[in-house]
Amino acid sequence: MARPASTQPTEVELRILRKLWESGPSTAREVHNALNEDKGTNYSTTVKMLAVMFEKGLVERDDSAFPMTFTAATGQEETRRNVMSEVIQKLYDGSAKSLVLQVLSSQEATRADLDEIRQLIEQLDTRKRAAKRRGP
Amino acid sequence: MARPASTQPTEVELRILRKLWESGPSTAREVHNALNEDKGTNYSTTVKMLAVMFEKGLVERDDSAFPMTFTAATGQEETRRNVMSEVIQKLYDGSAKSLVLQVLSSQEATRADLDEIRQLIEQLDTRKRAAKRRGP
DNA sequence: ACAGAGTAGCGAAGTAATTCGCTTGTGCAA
DNA sequence: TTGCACAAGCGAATTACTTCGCTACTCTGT
Repeated sequence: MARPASTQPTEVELRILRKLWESGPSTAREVHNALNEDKGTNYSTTVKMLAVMFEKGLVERDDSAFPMTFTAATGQEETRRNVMSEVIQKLYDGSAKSLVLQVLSSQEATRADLDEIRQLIEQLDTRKRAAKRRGP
Repeated sequence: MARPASTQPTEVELRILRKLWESGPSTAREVHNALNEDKGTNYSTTVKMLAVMFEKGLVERDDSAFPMTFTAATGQEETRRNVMSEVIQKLYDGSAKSLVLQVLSSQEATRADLDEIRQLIEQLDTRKRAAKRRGP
């Protein structure tokens, strides 16, 4: 009778990861300061969080340095892919297309944004066409 | 010393909502059967979940019927928008564009999918152009 | 070498989410 | 109308997540 551990980083974990992605190796204090701009948590809390995340394998630790420094164990790209792939399953029945269509129509996007996206689509499309010609 | 309640539907809640979106008003038994194809939870659990969700306002209840039926309180569209807007904030620094670009390049999309997306972009683009002409 | 300031670790508390056993209620069929 | 099968509700147990108080440790400057 319980709750299964989440497969994705939690709320606070994600905030910490963001700081680490942005700044690279950081001390607990640095992470804490970054967090504390939003929330008003205690330094102990940050340290504990980092410890927990270390046990989970979410961050790496260099304790040869003093104060020791932490790094994200998985890159931002990979984490984004993981999270998105779960969201797509859970919320869009596995259809990335549905998600993209919905986000595009409900979120603000500038002309420039749309252009960029259009360009990417061209690229993907061309690549697909080429693949098709090479082999069925 | 605590954890704030999540603003978004949780794992199990989402599964239940999906069933309700798909089938409309359903009895606890129906919801349970749908859930049980994936997980092997007890009927009591489903009933409890529905009760909790009812208190949270996530589902509505018609108890004039017997057995009583449940409906999702918020539509699928709205829920998707909410969740996505949070994901975009937490994971993509508020940039819907980044998200779309990433999903398009990392998830499978068929030519047809890309076409559909391209069309939507044309539409949005045209609309924006028109708006611009009407007034700065 | 010592004091002061900041670092690291531990254990416990408190809330949320998920699960179920057990009790009570309801409707139908014999 | 009595009993059976299923519906609904309650409270408690269990795990995950987040938070912190307190203790012990490490540097640095005097």
